[in-house]
Amino acid sequence: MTAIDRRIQKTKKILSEALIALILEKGYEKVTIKDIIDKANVGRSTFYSHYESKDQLLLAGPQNLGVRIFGDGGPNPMGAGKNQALDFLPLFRHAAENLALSKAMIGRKSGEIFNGHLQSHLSGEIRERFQGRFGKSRQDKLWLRYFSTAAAGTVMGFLISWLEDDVVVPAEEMA
Amino acid sequence: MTAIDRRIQKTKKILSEALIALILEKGYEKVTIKDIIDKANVGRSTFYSHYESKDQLLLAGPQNLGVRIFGDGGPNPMGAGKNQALDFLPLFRHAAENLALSKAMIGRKSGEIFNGHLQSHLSGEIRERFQGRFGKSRQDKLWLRYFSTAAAGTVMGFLISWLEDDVVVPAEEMA
DNA sequence: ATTCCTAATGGACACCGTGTTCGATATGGG
DNA sequence: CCCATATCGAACACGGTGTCCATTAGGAAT
Repeated sequence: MTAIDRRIQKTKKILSEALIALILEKGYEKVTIKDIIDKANVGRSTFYSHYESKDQLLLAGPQNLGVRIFGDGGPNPMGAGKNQALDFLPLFRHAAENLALSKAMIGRKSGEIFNGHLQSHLSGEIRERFQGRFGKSRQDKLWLRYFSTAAAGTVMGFLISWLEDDVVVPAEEMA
Repeated sequence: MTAIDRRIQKTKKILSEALIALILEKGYEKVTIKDIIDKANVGRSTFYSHYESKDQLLLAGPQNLGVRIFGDGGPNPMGAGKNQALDFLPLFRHAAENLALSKAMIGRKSGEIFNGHLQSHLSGEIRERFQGRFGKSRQDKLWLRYFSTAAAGTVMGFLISWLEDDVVVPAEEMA
């Protein structure tokens, strides 16, 4: 039952950490692969033997970056169980706790990669919760899609402008 | 009185057109400066003597691309006058009319440059209309900001998912 | 402990896109 | 017509990406 080679685990971990550190330094956009492998003290070819790109490293999961920031698989990704009203408190709370990283990742200036990822994740999450309220017809399914991605857009909008300064209590934000 | 040199007008125009054509071919992201100048049949240095980058060409205005798609300065950027209820019909209608271009420009796969531009434009527009409904206090101004960017996010969300397929009548969409 | 397997190394390389420079050439404006 | 300047085009430096390969280091299995 040979577990996964420790060398692999080690370098993957160190690469992730290097990426996080670099994101905090200069923002995701400006991080280059050379930066990553330099900071991680890892050979170039080593990087490419694990990941194909910067983005893949970012979104590689689970347990990796993107996911680690706003839990995809945590016990409750965002509040309550399915088919419940949505509770975004955890999301905002989590963002507040990792303010620096969040600000570096989300918003206009940084890459759309993560924005897109978060958005589609939110959208899916929302769609799931609201399935019950829409019918089964082709039309209804369409509207469900529209509704969920629009709602995700709303949340993203709040999140972004809320991160740009950092003031009001997250609890209120959700109202 | 000396009008602007016709040579300049000519090359700027041809560059814009080349960019549009290329966006339709491969999407904004993948368009390279070489592509542009090749299609426009223009020297490399000529390009750089007018614009610093692809983005600048895209957003250069008024009269240029980004603006031309969803009018910034048109007679009514989106419905009615100030302090009126928002009417997004023109936006969706316009998007429908230039379906191909819109799809190439907006959404996850294409660059955030234009998305960001549209979003902040929408946000500003919305903020303007709703100023009256918020107080003057620091708090209220903050909420106005949150609200407007979230609302813009909503519209963007609708627009994006609506563009991905292309079915329902835009008029309904706005309800 | 020895052997086998595979990860990691690191340097060289080709490739591509960007942005700059400069002398030669054309083209429009006065 | 003449001058100013826009255009050309080719060369260049720069930086990031992704690949390759021979060599070395380090786990895993027996």
